[in-house]
Amino acid sequence: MAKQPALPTQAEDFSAWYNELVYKADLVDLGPVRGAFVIKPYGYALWENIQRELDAMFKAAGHENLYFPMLIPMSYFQREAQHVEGFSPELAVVTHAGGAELEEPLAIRPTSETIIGELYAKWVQSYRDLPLLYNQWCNVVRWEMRTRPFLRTSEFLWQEGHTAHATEAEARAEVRTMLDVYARLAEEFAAVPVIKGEKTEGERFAGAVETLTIEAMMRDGKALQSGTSHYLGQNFARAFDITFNDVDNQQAFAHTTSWGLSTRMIGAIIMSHGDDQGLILPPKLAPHQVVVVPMGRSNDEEGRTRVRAEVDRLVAALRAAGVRVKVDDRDASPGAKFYEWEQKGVPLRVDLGPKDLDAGTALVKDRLKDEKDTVPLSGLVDHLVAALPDFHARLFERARAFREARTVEAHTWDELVAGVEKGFVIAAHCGDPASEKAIQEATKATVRCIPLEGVSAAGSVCVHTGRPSGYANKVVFARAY
RNA sequence: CGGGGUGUAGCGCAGCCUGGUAGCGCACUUGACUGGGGGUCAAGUGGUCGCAGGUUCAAAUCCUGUCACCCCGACCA
Repeated sequence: MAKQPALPTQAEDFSAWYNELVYKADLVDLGPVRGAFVIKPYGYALWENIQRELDAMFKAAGHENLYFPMLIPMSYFQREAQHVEGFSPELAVVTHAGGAELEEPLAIRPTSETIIGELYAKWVQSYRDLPLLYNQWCNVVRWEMRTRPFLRTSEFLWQEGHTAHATEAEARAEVRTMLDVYARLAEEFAAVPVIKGEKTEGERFAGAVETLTIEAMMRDGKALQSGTSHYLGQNFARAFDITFNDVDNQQAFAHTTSWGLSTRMIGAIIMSHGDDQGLILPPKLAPHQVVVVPMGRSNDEEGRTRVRAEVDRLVAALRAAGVRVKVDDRDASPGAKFYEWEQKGVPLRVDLGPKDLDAGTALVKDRLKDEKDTVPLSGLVDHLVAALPDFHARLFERARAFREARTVEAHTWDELVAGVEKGFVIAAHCGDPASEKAIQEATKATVRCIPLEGVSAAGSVCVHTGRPSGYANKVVFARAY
């Protein structure tokens, strides 16, 4: 096998690096329809692992899964003014079915607030029916102008949680709780450090009163919104008549929330950790945590047999220890396998051949290190089991340090302009949407969020208008995906 | 929706200007040698040149139309 053309480097063209890597690492393939990508097994396995971890956290927080239909009567979108304005441009609509034109066109869900609102109205009569704490795993379709694998696709997979509560305080608490769940998934599983914050008015979800977000920094310094949690107030309750009798037999509108995390998280993982050699996957979500490459010459049947026996023992022990391990026993050259698994971002690789057996050791290659470690066979399983959480910690710290190094606090306009070229800028802002827009036009950067735990803006003036800060904390400016 | 580009083997491309047997690299198949960082040699498989018209003795190539996709912007998880 000859050398493949190298991946473009991140430094020369980050975008090309990403676009080529998702194909080379076998995560996706192009579908026949624009912007609709096939998620291949290696990419889908990542999603399955994300699903498994998130789903467990949802359930631990008291939620149940259910499923709503994908087709939504068009008229439902008209009921909430902000919502229809936000979503109608990107709706895909079914106008024909069963060989005839439909009386009312059906939208393919871009998100399910409307159809769920309609049904929640039916399910809620009394305060005793609340809260409703439901989630669904599904696909949605948004006809975006421009698409990129995982980051923005015509159809994507996600989960959408929809809850209804008797009080505002309870609903707002739910929104925070679920944001924390997303932050945990990002940091403790994906090793992606995130900033938790609130969206400004202009960046809010269509129809929401408050939108909370987790924002991560990609390796080109740009921000990626990786999960959102919305307090919808009583907007959708009013639009869909979700009312109930409270303890005092007074009729009241419910307070609803919605929160979603999509396959975009896979893009966040790729762009937070990947390097010029390819992917680097976080061990807790990686389809294969350890790949074993057996060595041995084809004419050395005895050596191969010994290696195979040792590999079988190793794999059994690792599986018993809960490690996801794959043996690459394909008939290909070892070098080709090394490059492939490195590009696919497998955290740890074990090379094992007759020479190693004679020495009683194995070679362990760590995706974050340049050199291989020689590890005694007797302690190999323990070494690998311990190396995985350590790998996670180093990966997270690497991403955190990268973000810190590219985050500056700006006190002047010039500092803001210079800062967003490299990464995040912390600065005070007056909160005027017109100023936000002007900043975007001048710098291509937007307010990513007002951090929940951030730098106090008390006494600070807006970096753009010089007016007093409109928020308690300084905001995060960045260019975004 | 604006700007740019591309449709030729599974992938990446050349050929088109100047019409005349459809080519190269990788991948794939078979065999031998090889095997600790993208192996070598040899022999092979695979194409209605995006689609529809037109010009011509003859079209991947020229003309007209059309469709699709990709990339860069504005909009969005």
